[in-house]
Amino acid sequence: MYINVILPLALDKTFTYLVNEEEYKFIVPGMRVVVPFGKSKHYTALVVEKHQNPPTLYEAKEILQLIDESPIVTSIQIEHWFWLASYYLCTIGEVYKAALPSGLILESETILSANEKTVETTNVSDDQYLILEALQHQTSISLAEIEKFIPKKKIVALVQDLLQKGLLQIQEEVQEVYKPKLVKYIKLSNSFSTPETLQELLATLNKAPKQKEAILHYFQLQAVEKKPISTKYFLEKAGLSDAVLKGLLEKAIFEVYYLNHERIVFEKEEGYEIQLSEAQQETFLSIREQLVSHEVCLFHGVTASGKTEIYIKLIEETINKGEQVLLLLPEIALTTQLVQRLAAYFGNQIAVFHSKYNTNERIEVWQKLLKTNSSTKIVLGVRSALFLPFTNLGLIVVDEEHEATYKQQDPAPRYHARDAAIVLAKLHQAKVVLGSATPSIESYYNAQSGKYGLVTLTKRYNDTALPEVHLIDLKDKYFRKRMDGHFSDELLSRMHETLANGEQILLFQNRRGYSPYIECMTCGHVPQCPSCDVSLTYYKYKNTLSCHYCGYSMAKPTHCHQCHSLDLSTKGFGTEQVELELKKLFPDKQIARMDQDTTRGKFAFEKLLDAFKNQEIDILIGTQMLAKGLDFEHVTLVGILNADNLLNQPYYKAYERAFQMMMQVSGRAGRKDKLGSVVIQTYNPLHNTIQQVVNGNYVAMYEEQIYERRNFKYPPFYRLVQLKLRHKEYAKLKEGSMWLYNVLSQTMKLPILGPEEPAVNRIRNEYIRTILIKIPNTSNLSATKLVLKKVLTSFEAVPQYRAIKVTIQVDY
DNA sequence: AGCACGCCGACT
DNA sequence: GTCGGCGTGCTC
Repeated sequence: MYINVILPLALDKTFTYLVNEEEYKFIVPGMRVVVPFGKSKHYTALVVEKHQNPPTLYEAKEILQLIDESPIVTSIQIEHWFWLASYYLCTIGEVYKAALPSGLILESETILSANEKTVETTNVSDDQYLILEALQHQTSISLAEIEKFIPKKKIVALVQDLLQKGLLQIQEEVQEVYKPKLVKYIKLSNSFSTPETLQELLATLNKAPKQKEAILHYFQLQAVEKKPISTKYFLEKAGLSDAVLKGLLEKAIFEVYYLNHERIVFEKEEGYEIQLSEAQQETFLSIREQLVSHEVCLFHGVTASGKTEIYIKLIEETINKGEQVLLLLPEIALTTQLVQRLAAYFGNQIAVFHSKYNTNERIEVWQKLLKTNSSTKIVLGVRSALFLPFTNLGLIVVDEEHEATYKQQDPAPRYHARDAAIVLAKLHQAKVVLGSATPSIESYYNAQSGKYGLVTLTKRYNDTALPEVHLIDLKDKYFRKRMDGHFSDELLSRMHETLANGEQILLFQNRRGYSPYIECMTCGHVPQCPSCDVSLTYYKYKNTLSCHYCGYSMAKPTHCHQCHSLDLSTKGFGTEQVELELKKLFPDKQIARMDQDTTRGKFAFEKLLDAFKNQEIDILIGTQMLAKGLDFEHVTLVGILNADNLLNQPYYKAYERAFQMMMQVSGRAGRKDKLGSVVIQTYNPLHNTIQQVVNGNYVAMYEEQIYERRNFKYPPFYRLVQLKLRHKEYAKLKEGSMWLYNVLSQTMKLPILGPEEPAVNRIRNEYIRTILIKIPNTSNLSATKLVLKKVLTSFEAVPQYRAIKVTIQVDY
């Protein structure tokens, strides 16, 4: 008797293994087994099929061991994975590896370490004790090493058990473990819990009136809140200084303790009601109606229109039917507010699936969902949450569906979470709501053509007006000398006005560093990265030149390396330069910068956001990070310093992206009762896309872009498949890519572009070429993909070209 | 993907 | 005469 399994390797096939009758009876697809593979390796494989057809071409090996008592993967998931692999042209093994939390796929190389917090070693078997003992002498151990002293067959089960008991930990490549934010709380020391001791205490404090007052305040708060009292909240309410609390802590009257902020938020707030406005209620009803006749409904709601409340109502309705809900977000760390609101409403029915969660936490969510009558009904997560074992999904909400982060770029599977979600929903016969203030062209087209339902909400919540947009013509301003650095007189005067009102400013500049390159004024030489085809970005603060592609960095040269001239000049500008200019212009204001360089540390990002939210920062300057659904109450001015570099990208989605980016940052201005304004500085004030932003006219943008897409054969009329070829020898790559291009165009009879040298044609010493295949909607997609696969196989069969690495991006 | 096998150049 | 470079082919 045989089973077919998926291995966690980039291999396209399933593999057949031999099982005995007893195992055969027990095994259900979706269970994991440990199998030998190749000469010396063993892997955790997933059973997808069982049958009785002996393979003819080879002798099947026996499995080593069964891991699960019951399946940990559902049949719907397996079906979904196979769809992903075939659609996105990757191997089933790659999908399997990406789908399961790494802790569920133990392999020989998995490194284990002891959990330092535990010393308890009583209820473990002798063999398990041996493992723990080994870890007394070394900090970590791999499964392969354990094999040397414990029979192969038993290992995985033993280790799995130890992991479950929390005695072992898996060492992850990504060592950065997500630490939930800890909040400081205070409580009265236990020694004063009785009325008598308390009386006594108050009597002794007669000489310290402030401290006495603090204690009385504490009781008052406790009576009202019935919740832990955070230090910050306490001092704020009591109107007392740190010093008072410090005194009380020193006398051990109060004690400090810390709580994981996530856990508190998860508590349902009693009496937290959601009241939909009239416009919201109407929208909610039409979405519901659209979902009767459509699988997918696009919800186009302007920024700050209160999409969250509508989601909550939709979610509530679904879970009341006993079905599960998946809410996909582009990036959870950025949407804590949303998570908190949902948690306050739904309490512990919610599970969150973070990119920063470690394996153990991921496994926890996975297992929660597998339980038959689990309390978890709603999952909030990033794109990988799509792989969780849902059993009866009723609704998937994809928030900010236009976000590019939904498309996984680098390791395969290179999938788009929105599209994969729609397929998953179909398998569950569930409904999908796509929400965005600036929908992607593809989704809007699908809505226009009737494939999706469409619901539009144009009113902001509380009828707040949309911010007014002011365009600044940089050409004119420079000509008339009305510029101070990179700031026009108008932007500056608005900034002064905003700051005078005690409000905050967001500035947007889509470039990091001080300047994107430096140039010798004598010979025109521009320092380049030695291993990539890019100029080096100048960082004034660190006085270095760095490469944004490979991380190469060198000290800023004092003279030109080509002609020894001392006359070096910086060209262009980035966030660092803007920050320095701001510090000169507003010396008494707090200015901060948010980009990849300032948010590198563990919690730098959260800290910056918190500081800005608490109005400790007056002006925040940043890159596109700012555009992602953050909302701040006190921001009334948003400035885009140079809109042109958003527009001049060599990509067919450049204008769409520029529009979305500018609309999203603009949406940050003015919430609640404050009217916001947006200043856009540009050299092309008449550019269509900019005009569309000024008028907030999404439909105009859509119509212009859809016209272009139709004319130039781009999505949604054609599907794009991009092949990226890489090799360290320029000539070989050129030859190989030409070969591939020729064979493709001969066999496919489709528009094929290339082989093209991308704008950056060398990264980390590898040259790059791309070929773009355009597949019309009318032709058979899967047949075309099969042909493509065949051609690629024959490409690999050419000995000279075998070393050329090919990656495939579907729907690029 | 990972790994063993195998065939040619720089060293004891 | 051996160590080690990476080209080739296979893994149930």
